[in-house]
Amino acid sequence: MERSTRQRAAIRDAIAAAQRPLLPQEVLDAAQAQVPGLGIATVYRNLKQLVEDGVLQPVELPGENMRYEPVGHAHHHHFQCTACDRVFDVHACPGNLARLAPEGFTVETHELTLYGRCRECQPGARVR
Amino acid sequence: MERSTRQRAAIRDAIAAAQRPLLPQEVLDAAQAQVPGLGIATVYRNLKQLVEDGVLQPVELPGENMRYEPVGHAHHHHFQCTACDRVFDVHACPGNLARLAPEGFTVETHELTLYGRCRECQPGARVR
DNA sequence: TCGATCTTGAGAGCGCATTATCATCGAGAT
DNA sequence: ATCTCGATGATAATGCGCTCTCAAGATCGA
Repeated sequence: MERSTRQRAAIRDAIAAAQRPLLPQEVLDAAQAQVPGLGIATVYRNLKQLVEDGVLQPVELPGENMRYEPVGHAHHHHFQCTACDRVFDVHACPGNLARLAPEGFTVETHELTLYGRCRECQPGARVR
Repeated sequence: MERSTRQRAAIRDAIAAAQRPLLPQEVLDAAQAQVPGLGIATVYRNLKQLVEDGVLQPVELPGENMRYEPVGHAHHHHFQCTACDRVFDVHACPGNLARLAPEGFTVETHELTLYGRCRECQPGARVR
């Protein structure tokens, strides 16, 4: 039977609080605020299980390692800051992309990533 | 001084002929038609150099290894077939994506990947 | 409270793409 | 034709994200 542990709660809470997709390392850093001795293996184990349980979904961006965010968001895309490398959700979609495909190709889905400066990394912005 | 070899020519020709971004392994397979003994190390060495020389550019898709295509194409995107996994160029762009970003974010560029069936992998299509 | 067993932490191990090593080959200047 | 030195091929090595191993710790039903 599945048991509830401080570690698992800390990991789930960290991701829920982040409001953006996190790398395993980011999850570790955040969750260690709650559970100082937390190990990276435990993070990977729980991420894997939470995905299987349908609680989290993996987010894959070009040239990036897997990130994780809670499921339940509707179809959406992502924004990666070119300064801090953090990834944020973009709750919008250009839509109607099937027409872009070459003649004879069938589009089933798509992935869009925006790149630029996040609010905190605007030139001249206060450092966070 | 840089010398011209059969291997280098075969690698460059293979990519030019493909009309789509190729994985190093795909480059090897194609170039070995010209140079049977060609080794994978030579492929990696030449890809690296051709990128430095501005002849090729790397193409990175989510969860995929680097592919390579000739530079010179205008801004474009890519289509990955969910059946054969090959990647094709899409010479179109939805444009005007800056408006999708959250308030306070600045969009510099974007990457779009379409997924679906390529012409040769349409249900019922003749096998290639 | 006790104990069965699930979970954890630390470190070893794995898989895989890519790069380094080095003896040999060959392009191209002379 | 010869010679120099860049290029090649085979294979070892590397880097890194992730998983496995296993002894020790923690959960929770009885």
